[in-house]
Amino acid sequence: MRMTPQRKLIIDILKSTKSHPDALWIYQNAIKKMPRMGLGTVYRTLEQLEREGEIKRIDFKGIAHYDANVNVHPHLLCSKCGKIVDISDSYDFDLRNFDLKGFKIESINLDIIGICPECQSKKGEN
Amino acid sequence: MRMTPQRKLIIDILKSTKSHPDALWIYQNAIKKMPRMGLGTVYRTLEQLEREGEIKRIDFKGIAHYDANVNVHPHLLCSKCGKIVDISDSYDFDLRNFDLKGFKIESINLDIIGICPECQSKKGEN
DNA sequence: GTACATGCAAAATTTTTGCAAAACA
DNA sequence: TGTTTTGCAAAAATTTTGCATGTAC
Repeated sequence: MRMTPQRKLIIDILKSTKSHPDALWIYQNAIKKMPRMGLGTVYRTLEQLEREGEIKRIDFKGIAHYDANVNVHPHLLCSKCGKIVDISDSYDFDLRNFDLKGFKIESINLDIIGICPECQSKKGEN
Repeated sequence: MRMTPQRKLIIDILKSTKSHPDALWIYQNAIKKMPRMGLGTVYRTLEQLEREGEIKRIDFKGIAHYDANVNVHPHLLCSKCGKIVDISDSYDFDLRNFDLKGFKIESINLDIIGICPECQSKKGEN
């Protein structure tokens, strides 16, 4: 995989945010600097980066979000607004306690799902 | 929410399998017993059951899977074929170690992602 | 009768793909 | 030149929604 300007921009955008963005958000930010970039390029690049272990994918509410921090670390996810927040930068989850049934492990997602403070105060809107 | 025949059937199907099926699989099995059931009903019912805490949703590879076991328990997920396998029926994940940032916790997903033994032996196909 | 749930089809959303043109080695 | 990547548009896949009809209390 070549390091193209498109790929570099996508990595930069992901590394510069802690918001765990989805492909559309990355695309919308990317075209501010490269107006002709296509959404397909964003999807293809994110998929490649994930396969290479450069970034981590978080599936939530039917949308793929991406994280430049590939350490194992737990996330808080809001089931109302879909927001994803880091709890810490790393967490030691000891796989030796488990029977991994022959799986070759690639990554671990620790997702703690709940309602964020903002959505708790907006109760009337539901 | 009323306990309709459709809802009962969907719960029965989900409780009778350990395969963590998606909406389409549940629908295809449901119409064997209720041929006129609509896919929309399956989606609506699964969403309601999840909101009520009766079942658990697992987002993986862009598809929503469902689990009748609502205990916190880790899953093995195959990044090639999408298969989801239980490691154990329950696991004590102690939230007291974390700063939950005001989130009201609803559920926890422990997802261990890797390549299953079957897909490891099918290397040529990629 | 009223309120809620369903079936069906259409629409919306997210993601993938085909292909010609462009960029790079 | 040959290979890889991009942009663009179309298509695919999954999920949601509107609405008329049906069902239950």
